[in-house]
Amino acid sequence: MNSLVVLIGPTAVGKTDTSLAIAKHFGCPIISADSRQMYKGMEIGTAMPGKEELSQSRHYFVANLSPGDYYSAARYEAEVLSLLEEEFKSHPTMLMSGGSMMYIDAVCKGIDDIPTVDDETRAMVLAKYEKEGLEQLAKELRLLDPEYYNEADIKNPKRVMHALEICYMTGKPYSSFRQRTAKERPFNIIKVGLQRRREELYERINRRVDTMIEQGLVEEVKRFTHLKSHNSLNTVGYKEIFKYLDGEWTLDFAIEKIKQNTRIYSRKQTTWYRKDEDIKWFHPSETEEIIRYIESSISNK
RNA sequence: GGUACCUUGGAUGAGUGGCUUAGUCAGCGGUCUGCAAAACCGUGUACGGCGGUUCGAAUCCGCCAGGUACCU
Repeated sequence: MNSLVVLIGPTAVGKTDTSLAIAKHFGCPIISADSRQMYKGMEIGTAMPGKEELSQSRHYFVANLSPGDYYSAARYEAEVLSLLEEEFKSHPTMLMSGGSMMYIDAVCKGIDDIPTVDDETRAMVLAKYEKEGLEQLAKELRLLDPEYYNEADIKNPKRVMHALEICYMTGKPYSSFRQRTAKERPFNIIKVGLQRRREELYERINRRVDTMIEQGLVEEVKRFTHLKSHNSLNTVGYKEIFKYLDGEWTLDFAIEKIKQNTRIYSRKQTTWYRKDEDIKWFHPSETEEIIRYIESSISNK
């Protein structure tokens, strides 16, 4: 059976180098699972693999979107699945690498088949939220979908709005679409996690942010001023520089906040990893061991 | 040397006698099925020191220490 190796790890842990080593060993392309490196022009702020690295292996889902494009985990699932089907013909072992856990879970476990919300409904619900407030939306959700209302994170505007969008658009309760069962995949999944001691990771984060500034992060962000409100730019490294450009923060303060928010982000990622018991953990320096582990996992299946 | 003001949890900052000791940020923990590097949730008994007044003080009084401003 074919195998998909999934390389996971918090931001700045060193996934790129390890992914190149694995890809080289198996002679396979790399499927990036990073929700921000997908956007063109955000090379510096998202620590996208550089030209040199990109030339070593074929990379998918890197700089393939514009920051204004709509995207979602469900689309990612569908696109990766069809790509895998194609690639497995010539590469029995494939590699996916990245830190966006929702995207990774979408590929590994699947996402329920919920209709994509059209632009009109999206705009309508957003306007309603801005005009009437979260509580009013929650009230409506309680009427339209009491089941979801009872289990949902009712204080989270994004969740409430999405549920309502589905209710309005389909005329059916959001919960009726939620199967919440993991899908079977026609390939093995081998999860490899990269981790470092927290202080070590934080040092790397701090250093990486300084490097980004030296490389011209401020200039990169400036080019996106007109797209500031898009979610793709609501990202660590960009939102802080926007505050600097707006004169709200000094550059030094913005840099400190980027470091801090990146640290927070790395912790959030770690929280997600904790509940996934399928991940086998390594230090990034253990390339040999990682490859040996993957080899043995493949032959055992 | 004199006068005035200030001193609250890692940071900031309310609270001027009791009604469980605000809030924000960070830190730490968590949620996660459609923009997820997003969004949201949980978690902190601190009041400069000593003594006094009082049934009761972070809150009033005195002294001490540290700080700020002005005066000689």
